[in-house]
Amino acid sequence: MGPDRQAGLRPTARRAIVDAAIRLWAVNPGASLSEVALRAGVGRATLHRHFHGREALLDEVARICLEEMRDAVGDTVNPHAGARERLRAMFEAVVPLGDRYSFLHRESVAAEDAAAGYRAQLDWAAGLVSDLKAEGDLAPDVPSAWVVGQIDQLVWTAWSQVAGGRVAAADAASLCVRTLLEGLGGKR
Amino acid sequence: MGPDRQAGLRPTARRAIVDAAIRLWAVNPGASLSEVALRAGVGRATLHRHFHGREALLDEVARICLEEMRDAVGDTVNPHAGARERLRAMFEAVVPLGDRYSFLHRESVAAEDAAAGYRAQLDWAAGLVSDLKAEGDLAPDVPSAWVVGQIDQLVWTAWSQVAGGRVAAADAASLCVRTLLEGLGGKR
DNA sequence: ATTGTATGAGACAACGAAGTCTCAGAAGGG
DNA sequence: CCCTTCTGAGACTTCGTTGTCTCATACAAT
Repeated sequence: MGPDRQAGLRPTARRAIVDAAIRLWAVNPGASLSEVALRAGVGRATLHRHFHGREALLDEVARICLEEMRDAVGDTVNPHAGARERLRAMFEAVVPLGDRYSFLHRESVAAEDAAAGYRAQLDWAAGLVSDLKAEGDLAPDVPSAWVVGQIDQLVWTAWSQVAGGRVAAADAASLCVRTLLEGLGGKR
Repeated sequence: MGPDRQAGLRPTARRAIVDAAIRLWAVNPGASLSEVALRAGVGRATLHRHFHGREALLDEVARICLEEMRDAVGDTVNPHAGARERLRAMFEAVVPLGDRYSFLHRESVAAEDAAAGYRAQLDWAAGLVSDLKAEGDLAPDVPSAWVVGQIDQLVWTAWSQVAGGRVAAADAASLCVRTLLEGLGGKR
């Protein structure tokens, strides 16, 4: 479906390349295509057969990341649940995909469909924030942009803390919700 | 002072280069040395006269950023004040230096003195967190690493929100403290 | 077994960035 | 005013990455 999809090329190599790029670029955004190919266990020429250039790979990676995040959220979040529970479920779904996430933050993606997907994600978050306010879970005087920014950063922070072994994966989502809504203050 | 300091070279050009690098690399970490020189209003050769290479400039920039942040904190934070007030003053001092901050987050700096300065900053934050817990401003069951991570991210988030005009500069520090300690929940 | 076809490895050219050098000119101190 | 020294501009080399191409090989399907 991607713009670079060529009938006949084995899909396994393509997936391996994308996965390697995600993991590699999440840590080192400047990593070369040689490194990506090496990490993917694939020849450098094969990478160029599947993707016409760095930017094409970047766009495809962004597209896949957005798709995975959308699917993860769709599978985990019950749209009929309360806003607070939806928030928690969203963290649950998205935190393990932190590498996908960090990536989308840094790169400005040129491809139009990827940009549209990104806007859709932001809209979803904005809607959740508005529901949280409506249900009294969120103070109405806080700028919504600030809340959305906090949610964004919480995902990334949580992922790196979990990846660094400083926080248990099972605790991450609740810790995110607590941090966002109740804060970390002493008087509970 | 800096390892590249050469007696006789005009210091104004050196400063201009460092400032340009900070502002440029805060937005685009991959910007070339030509772009840095251009932004600094300085010839490309002059840049190489002052710094032996990209890494040398990077180290110097990191050194200066740490120094400026240390000074800003030292000027603004009253060490005898309560932990909560110190936290607020720290945000007040550091948020305007968000570009310095973002920089230190991304780059792994090779220079030893810069790395030591970075560790010192983290230690200072860790001490503040421990004081916050001791004074009952912070829940003792929250992992300290999580709190430090949140403080880190808050500075960066606040700076970008202020820079983007979505939050007033005067509100940023209080918003940070409130977000961290009380959270953004509805029941205050 | 045979016939596509994708793949890996290597050679190759193109390109941009990094780094060095030279020289004429501007800036600053005496 | 003069002399020293730094600066800017450009030419040049070096280097890593990117992108293309070829060919022998491995693999899958029939």
